Amino acid sequence: MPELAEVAFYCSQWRPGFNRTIRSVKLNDKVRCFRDVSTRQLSLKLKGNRLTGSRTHGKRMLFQLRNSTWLGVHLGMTGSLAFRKEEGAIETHDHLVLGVENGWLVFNDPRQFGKVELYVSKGLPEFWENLPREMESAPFDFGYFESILHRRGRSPLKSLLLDQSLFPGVGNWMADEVLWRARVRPNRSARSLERSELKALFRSLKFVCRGAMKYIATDFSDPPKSWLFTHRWKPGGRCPKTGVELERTQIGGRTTCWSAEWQK
DNA sequence: ATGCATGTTACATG
DNA sequence: ACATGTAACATGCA
Repeated sequence: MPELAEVAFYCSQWRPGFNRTIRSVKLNDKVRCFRDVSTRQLSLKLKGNRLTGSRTHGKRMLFQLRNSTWLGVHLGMTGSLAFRKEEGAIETHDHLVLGVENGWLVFNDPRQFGKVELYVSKGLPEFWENLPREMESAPFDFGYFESILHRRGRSPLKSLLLDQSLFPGVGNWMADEVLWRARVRPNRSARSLERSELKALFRSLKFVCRGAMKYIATDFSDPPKSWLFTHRWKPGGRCPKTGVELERTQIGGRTTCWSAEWQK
């Protein structure tokens, strides 16, 4: 489920536990989410420590703790973070549970495609400084966007938008939403775009990012009915612009939803 | 039972 | 070397 804005939402869910001592660390080390970390070292570094801050970049999350400790979290397809107040509120697939004095900070992930990582460094871990430009940032301007599409001109736009090294945070629904709003078909190649379509795509990308953050990142509410978002998975779902039934195709191995009359 | 799912990556193929 | 496609990961749901 989690893309740019969902990740930002889940990241904020651990805030009630900030600046509280982590009294207990419970984790299920059988689970694939810990494939790139030593669970022993993870427990050692977290227990008695405190979360002091957090940030996101695309679909990545990074939590800062005292003593040069950083906790990386990726939610994969079905991961989520929650703060649980009630005692004994532990649920199935709660793979990491941090006990603080006012509740439990939980990482839950049924399909286990998500990942927990540990970094030890005085400042931000080095990899974090070298992440690609964020779509919401000023350096991600039209010139930069154009250069990406030029470099990967042969690739279908849908696949291109899903590339995390270029569009960090875009997932399946956001890619479809961006293309739909720009009125461009998802199977078009980057090099086939007219200049006006290129502009429309860029504007649409910025719009969808901003809107997603506004609606979803704050309280997980759905975007308005005027978006493709609420219609795309419904059987027989209709295009909010034309009222015509939406199309489904596989592109780059992912189910893609689009509107035939609307997107050229 | 079958097929599919808002993600990533290793491997295969051209 | 490069670009794109596919299978695999593990579980739940229709």
